[in-house]
Amino acid sequence: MAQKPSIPKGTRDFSPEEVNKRNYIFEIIKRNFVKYGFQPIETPSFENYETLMGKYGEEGDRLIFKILNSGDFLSKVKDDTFAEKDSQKMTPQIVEKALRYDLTVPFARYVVQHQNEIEFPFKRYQIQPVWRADRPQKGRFREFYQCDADVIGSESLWQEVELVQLYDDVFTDLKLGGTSIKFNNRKILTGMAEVIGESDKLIDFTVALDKLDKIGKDGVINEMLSKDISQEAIEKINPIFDAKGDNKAKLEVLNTILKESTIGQKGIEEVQFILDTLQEIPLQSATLELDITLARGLNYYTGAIFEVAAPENVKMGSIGGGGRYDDLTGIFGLKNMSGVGISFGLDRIYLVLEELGLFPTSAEAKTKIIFINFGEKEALYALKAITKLRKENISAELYPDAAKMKKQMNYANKREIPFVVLAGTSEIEAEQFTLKNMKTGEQELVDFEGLKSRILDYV
RNA sequence: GUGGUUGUAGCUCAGUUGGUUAGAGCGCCUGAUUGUGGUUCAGGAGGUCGUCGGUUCGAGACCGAUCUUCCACCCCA
Repeated sequence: MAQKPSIPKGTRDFSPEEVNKRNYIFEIIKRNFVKYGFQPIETPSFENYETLMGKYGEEGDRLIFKILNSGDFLSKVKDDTFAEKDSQKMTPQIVEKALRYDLTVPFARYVVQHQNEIEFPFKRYQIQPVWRADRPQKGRFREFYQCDADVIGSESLWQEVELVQLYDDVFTDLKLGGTSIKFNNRKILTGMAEVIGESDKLIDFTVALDKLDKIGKDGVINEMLSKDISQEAIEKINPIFDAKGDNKAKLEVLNTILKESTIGQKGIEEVQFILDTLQEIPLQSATLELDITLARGLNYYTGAIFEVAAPENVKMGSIGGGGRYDDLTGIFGLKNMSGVGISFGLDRIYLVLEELGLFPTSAEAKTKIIFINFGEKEALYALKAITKLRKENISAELYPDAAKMKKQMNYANKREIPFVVLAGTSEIEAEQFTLKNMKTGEQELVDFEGLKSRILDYV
């Protein structure tokens, strides 16, 4: 090899084994999406630059992969822009497409564009890769899959309840116990900012608050101070730093702090509703935890916010997230469309399942039987049997070349194919097959029905 | 975007203060065994030491740049 080929930073190739395991997760998620009445859509991998920019905050804009225009794009740049050598200023003049950053904004665009064909409330699911120009690290890639389910066109809180159930159903099916669905409400955070008189610094406030369990109370206070949030303001919400215990205890703290805030009270009501309902219909394997410091960066959320934490013994960022956004389609010109949705981070779920050894062996769909190729006549005899086996939905193969026996056996062994058929002149004459069980090494002479039943018994 | 870290055979890794022809295990290929794999034995192939440049009589080793790996920050699935 002159030069070893490679793939871009933060991207991966997937081996057959890995794809099988990924499909296992995809299928469980998809099955549950369908079970809850969501319908699939797909959108292009790249959107117009303008569609994506400004929807994810400043940080998000930086992480969007931009696609350079085709042709002699530099000649179209204005001379003064060119002379300035300012990449940010030049970008809009040389870029008009970008890879999608998530599935929610493309979905909003889709809804606006197809509003006349859509029956609202519209429940859609979407499983596609997204791209971020981030620096890779544990559980973080530049290309990864999101599995989203959103409902748009209804303000009903029953949707929030159902989405929590959906999370629980998926993690239960994956046998992934111990996940924690953390939730909060943006109205509560807005209320807090309002009560302390720092409404204009809502984003800075929530971003700092979100780090409580990571950098501690002092760390959060320092960050807030550095963002010009006053000492008195921080004092006022001091109780939330120490709010511990169950959901009920936390709600009490909130009730005290947000007494004066209409929006804050609304948030508490919403949280209360979700908690009360799920008290009546308990979850199976996940726990629902009110986390009053949970903020999430995306600034389009307006109501409920969700984030799913992997089981405690696994070091991994969130494996899912979501929330309510009252005005996502507003930026594309469709007002009064409230939506709520959740997302599963497939690649992180994969890492968690791998670490905990939770992939079933059946996640590896394999060939069950392979026929040794002894030559033209024998191969035809074999292929006739294989054709019939495949009609029975049994994965069967013919070794394509009349290679040495040793080589063919070796191939079967390496591929972990459980049965090998040897059918030469004598078997053909007797309309039989020599079936070898690769695990035990035993061989027996059987007819076609015998072949079929041995394999079906094995599975 | 900031800081650190990694790169030697297909894989996992040795390689002494800079000194002949860069090693091991596993894997791979061939044969023992032309209708029997996984075990055993014998033999064999495979490396511009990530890349480019510099220091030196001499660089896998030292220096610089760059790419890549992993990790932390920022942010996030």
